[in-house]
Amino acid sequence: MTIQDAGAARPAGRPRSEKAEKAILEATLDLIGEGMGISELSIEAIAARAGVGKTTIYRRWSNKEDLVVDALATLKAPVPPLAGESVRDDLVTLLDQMRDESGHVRTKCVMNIALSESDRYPHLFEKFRKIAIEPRRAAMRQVLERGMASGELRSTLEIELAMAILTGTMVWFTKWGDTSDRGPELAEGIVDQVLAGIAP
Amino acid sequence: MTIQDAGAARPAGRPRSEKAEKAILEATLDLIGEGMGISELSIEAIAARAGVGKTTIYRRWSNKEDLVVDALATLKAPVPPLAGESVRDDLVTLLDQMRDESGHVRTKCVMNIALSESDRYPHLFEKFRKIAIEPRRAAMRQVLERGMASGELRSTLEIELAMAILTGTMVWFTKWGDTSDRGPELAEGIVDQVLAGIAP
DNA sequence: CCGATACGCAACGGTCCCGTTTCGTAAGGA
DNA sequence: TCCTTACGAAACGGGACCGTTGCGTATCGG
Repeated sequence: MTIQDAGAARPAGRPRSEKAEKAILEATLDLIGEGMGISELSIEAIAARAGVGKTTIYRRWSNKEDLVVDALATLKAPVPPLAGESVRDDLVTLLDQMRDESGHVRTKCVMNIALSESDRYPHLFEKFRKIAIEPRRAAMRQVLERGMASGELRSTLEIELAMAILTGTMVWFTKWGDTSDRGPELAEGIVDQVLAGIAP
Repeated sequence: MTIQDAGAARPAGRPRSEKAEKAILEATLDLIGEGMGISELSIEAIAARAGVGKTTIYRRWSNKEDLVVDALATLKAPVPPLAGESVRDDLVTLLDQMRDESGHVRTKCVMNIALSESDRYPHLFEKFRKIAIEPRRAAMRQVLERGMASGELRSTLEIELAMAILTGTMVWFTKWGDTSDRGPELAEGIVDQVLAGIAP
């Protein structure tokens, strides 16, 4: 206090390694992406994968859940740019992005957590929903509302239901669908079918 | 061989306790239904829950996966009786059964396995798909085909896609949907929306 | 240079579960 | 009765992680 107290307010001693921190979060996401459940995730395994001592992890996070939360927080939800001309095309873009990402390791993190551990780690899931789910939901909701205003969609549409149909269907396909029909035309097929309905 | 070899061909010694076997399978399903993942499931915990010695389990199953397979095999997929008059009503019946079951413990077994461990235990998942998924799929497929023949549905309908839409949407709702709209009318809402399409 | 803190590493005692073995007892057939 | 197998319970040595501690070294501010 006598000398200076500039914004940084750096504590004495060697500063924590940002590289180590990054490696830890990276390793955590990698292990989750490889199909490891949260409960099987061990600090020792993370430390080994990150090339880091266990101490370095415990110094930063007091428990596993906090670490996983921070790791998930580094995941962005890259909502694709939407042309904004046709509601149908924008929906296809949104769904196709889901399909496209379903092959990525990081997306598997997301899916594994969301699908399996949502009720066992509610706090974690809540955090995760905010950063990964809500942005996409908001984008889709906006498109649907635009469609209702423009007349491209029924004005009486229940938005929540429509979102569940579109999202649920794509998730179902990426998880259990035949791998052969995973092309970009899958999103088109879903959207067109949902738009038109299956009744004649 | 010298004496008799009747159908039973009972081996010498005390016969295995059917009660113990049942208790083991029951305990296994209970633990899974309580949210325990396959990998966290321990033989010791199963034995304790079933009130049985570990020996009794190891005598019957050489590994955990075999035990879980047998446990899942005891789960029926009770396809509800379908009125068979209206395709729309039959689809509602099928979906509503999914919603109704989603609260049961045994159904949570099913969901937990299917959602989280499908790629980590493919052999197990395959067995499980046969006994729990396929019967429902077959029933729904039959209804859809009937609808296409009767003209209640488009004759050009892609059946796989339609099934994914209906099933995926209901699964999505049971897992993440607002609990307030979980009434029996949810199935009606989904089916009607999918039938009519969301476009005007 | 000095004090403080972080680093990677190795080791600790403790807990949980593994799969096996041993025990005394129970329940069938010959 | 005798033989065989199954039973529940307890104990075994072994392995994986836990969260903590101590070590020698590295990196900051003063």
